[in-house]
Amino acid sequence: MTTASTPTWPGSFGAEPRRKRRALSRELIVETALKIVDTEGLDALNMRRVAQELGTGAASLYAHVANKDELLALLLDRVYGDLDHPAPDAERWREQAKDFLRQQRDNLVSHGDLARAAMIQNIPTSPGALDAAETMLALLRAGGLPEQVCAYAVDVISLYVVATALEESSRQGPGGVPDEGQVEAYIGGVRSFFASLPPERYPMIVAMAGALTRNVGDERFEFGLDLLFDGLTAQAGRTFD
Amino acid sequence: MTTASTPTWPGSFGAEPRRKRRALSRELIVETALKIVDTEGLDALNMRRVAQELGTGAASLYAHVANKDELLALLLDRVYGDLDHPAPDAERWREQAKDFLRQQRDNLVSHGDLARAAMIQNIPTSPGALDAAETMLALLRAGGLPEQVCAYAVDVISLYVVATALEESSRQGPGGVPDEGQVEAYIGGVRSFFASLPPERYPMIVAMAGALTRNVGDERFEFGLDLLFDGLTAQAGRTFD
DNA sequence: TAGTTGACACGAACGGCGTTCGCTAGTAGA
DNA sequence: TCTACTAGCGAACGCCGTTCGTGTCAACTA
Repeated sequence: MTTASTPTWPGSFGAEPRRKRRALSRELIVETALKIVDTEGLDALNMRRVAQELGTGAASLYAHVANKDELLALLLDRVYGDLDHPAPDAERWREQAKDFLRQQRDNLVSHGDLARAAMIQNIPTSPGALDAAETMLALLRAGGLPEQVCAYAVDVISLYVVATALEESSRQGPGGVPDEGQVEAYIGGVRSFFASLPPERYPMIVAMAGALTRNVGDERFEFGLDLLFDGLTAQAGRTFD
Repeated sequence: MTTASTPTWPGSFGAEPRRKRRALSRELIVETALKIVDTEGLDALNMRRVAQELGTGAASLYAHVANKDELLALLLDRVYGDLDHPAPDAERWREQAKDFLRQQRDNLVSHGDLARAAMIQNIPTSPGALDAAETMLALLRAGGLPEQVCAYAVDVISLYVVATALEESSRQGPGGVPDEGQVEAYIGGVRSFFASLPPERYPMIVAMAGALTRNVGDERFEFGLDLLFDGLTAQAGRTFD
C-alpha cells in the first residue's frame, strides 16, 4: 500500500531558494542556544529547536557539539566567562568576594533558568567555572583563612549562589523580563498557601507565613551571604587533622 | 497491505496464566518507584519501568497518579515522612537541629540520587517537607533567634542539606551499595584533574588540589553545618526594616 | 442465581525527545 | 575540468510521558 503524500518537486520553485550553506560553528550554536534559554527557558532548549533557529536540521549540530550535555556545559562556560575577576586585596577581600558572588548570581539570573543546568553539573571542570573558583579561593586566602577552610567554604558558597539563582529564576517565569506583578503574584500565592495550613499541625509556618515569603529586593540573598561570611570568621582558627 | 505478525492465540496455553488483577494503589506505586530509584537511580525511573515491575502497563498508573511529577513529589514526601522529629529544647536546640539535618541528609543519600528531584522542587508543599520545615523553625525559634532570621535561615539550611546529599549521591554510583573503592577512585580522579591544571592560570586550585578533594567521612558536611550555625549566632541580634 | 453496571485496568498509539546513519552537495586542490 | 574530501542534512530509531477507547472483573440488584 502506497500512502498518498503531498506532491513535491525536487527542484526549486523560487520560494525557499535552498539556503546558502551557513558557516555553522560551536560559537554560533552556543550563542543561539543561549538566546533560546534567555527568551523561552531551559525546557524549551532542544537540539531541533536550536537547529531550526539556524535554518538547518538537528543532525548538523552534532558535527560541532558532542551531545546536549556538552552543549549545556558550553552554555554554562560561556556565562561564567562573562565575569569580572577582582585582584585580591587583603584589606577588603570580604566585600570583593561578596561583589564577585553578586555578579555570579546576576549573571545566572539574567539567563533564565540556566542555573538549573549548573545545579545538576556537580563539579566545575570548565575553564570559566574554574576561573571563578580560582578567584574565590584567592580571595578567601587573602583573608588569611586556613587552606582547608577555604577549600570547604568555596564549595558551600558557590552552591549557595547557584541555588539562590535557581530559586530566583523559578520565581520569574521562563520569559525574558521579570515582570514585577507576576513575581509578586507568585510570592503572594505561596504566602496564602502557608497561611491556610492547619495551625495545629504547622503553628510555626502559619505564624511566620509573612516572614517566610518576604522578598524585599535582594535582602534574602544578602542575608545568606552575611550568614556564610560571618560563619567563616568564626571558623578562621579551625585546624584539621 | 497486511503486515505478517507473529502468530498468537487469544486463549492461554498455560504459560502466563493471565495475571490476577492486582490491587494497584498509590502506595504500591510509590513503593515500587522508590525501589527502582534505590537500586538503579533516578534516571532509570520511568512510568513504563514502574508498570513493568507491577506486571501491568504504564497507562494503569495514571488512574492513581496524575503524572510523573506528582509521582516524584510523592516519592519525596514518602522519604521526608521517615524523619524523627525532636521536641525543641532551648538548652540544646543547636545539637538537636544538627542531628535533625544529619538525619535528613542520611535519608536522602540512602535513596540514590533522589536528592536531584528534591533540588528541582523549589518550594516544599508536601506534608512531609512541611513537617520538616516546621520542626526546623521550632528549633531555631527555641534558640531565641529573630523571626525573620529563622525564616531566611531555614531556607539556606535545607538548601545546603539537599545540595550536599546530591553531591554525595553523585559520588556514589547509581547502584545500591556505596562501594568504598569506587568513591575513592572518583575523588582521586578529580584530584589528579585539579593537580594537572596549568599552574600559571590556576595557582590556587593546583596548590590546593588535596584540600579541595579531601573527603574524610562527614567532615565536609559537618564543616558546612558549623559554618551555617556559627553564622547564625552572629546574626542573632539582626533586625529588619 | 442471573443480569447489570460502573470503576478499574490496559494495549496501542501519539507526539516529542536525543541521537545516528548514510546520502548529498558544495569546495578545494590537481 | 575532474576528483576527493568534508560538512550538511533528511529520515529514521528507540525511548520517553501521556491519552484514548476498549475490555474486564466484581459487587450490587432483582
